[in-house]
Amino acid sequence: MTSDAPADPLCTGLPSAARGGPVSHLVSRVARLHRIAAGKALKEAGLYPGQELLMMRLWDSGPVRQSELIKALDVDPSTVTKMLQRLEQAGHVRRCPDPHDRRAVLVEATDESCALLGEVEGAWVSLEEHTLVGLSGEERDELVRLLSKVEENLCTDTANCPGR
Amino acid sequence: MTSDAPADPLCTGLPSAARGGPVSHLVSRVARLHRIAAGKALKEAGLYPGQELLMMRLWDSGPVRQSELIKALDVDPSTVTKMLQRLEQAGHVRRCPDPHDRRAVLVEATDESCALLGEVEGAWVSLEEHTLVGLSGEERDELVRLLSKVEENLCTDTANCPGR
DNA sequence: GCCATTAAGTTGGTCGGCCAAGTAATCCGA
DNA sequence: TCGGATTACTTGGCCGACCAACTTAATGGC
Repeated sequence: MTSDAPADPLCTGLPSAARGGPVSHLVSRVARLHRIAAGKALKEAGLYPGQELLMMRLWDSGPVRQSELIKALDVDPSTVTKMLQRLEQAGHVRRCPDPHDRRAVLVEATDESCALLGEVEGAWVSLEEHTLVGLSGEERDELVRLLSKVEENLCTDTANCPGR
Repeated sequence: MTSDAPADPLCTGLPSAARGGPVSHLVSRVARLHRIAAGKALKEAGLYPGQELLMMRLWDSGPVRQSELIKALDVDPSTVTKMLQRLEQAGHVRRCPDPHDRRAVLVEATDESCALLGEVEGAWVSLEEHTLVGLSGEERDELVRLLSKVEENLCTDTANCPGR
């Protein structure tokens, strides 16, 4: 406290206008922290958070059309395009035109990338564990249940969900 | 996997390498959907998701140093710099040098921006409600409790949390 | 008083992610 | 058969968010 009282600093809790949305606030915050943690866990695999999910799909499926990937990840097509460009340049992914449909592109994980599978899997396990430290089995189940409900709610927004 | 069979498309569930991290998967997904919903809710206020939290702090506190804002939002300084540049250009924010410390910058919400307060507050309330449709009061409390625990876990990562 | 430290912001670059708009190929109905 | 949907991507632009490196200003020990 100095001379002329420099105005109360920002209170450490929620901003008052956010009082009406404590869960929203938590979701943003948790998501950001989680992403940072994911980034650290994936760093040594040479992947950025987000890319691992794309690679996982690829590892599961083998060569697949880009449109399938887009549907599975449920993200914007342009996002996938750009991610793939980077992943290709990094040597994690190979792309070639689909002979049966000249519009389409077939995507495939490279052999080298497959070596990362175990590493990434491990990163996810430890990320998950780190996220859930101190939560009992029931609590974890409950969290999954509640988040799934929330997911469903957010899906039925103004119609922008995958298959549903 | 048969030779020429069109290959099973990506299964609709979790990628197998992500089985070890169901919560992580849900967190990413929920966060993204939530952000999209927030974007829609904030659109007519002329704000992008993320900016509203900064503005809320500003509306709460009055003129404040940028460093306080950084601490309160717990976000990278450069992120705040860029957000403020955009918010300033949009007329939501005013910045001036701190007379007491020539390194520092004082930030303040403009009068026009204050007109948005109610709108943003409402957007948050309806976003929250939309997020939590179908959850009972107890479930909501439980979700907050569990997410708070997760938040704390993710904070104690490799030391990168606000005050704690 | 002076110089090394630390604090406060900024710049530049990278990523995921969105949207809007555009191109190219396939499909489908008249 | 032919021309209007529809599908499949791509490009460009913008935003939040991170990190690394840099400048400028205040501080603290000697």
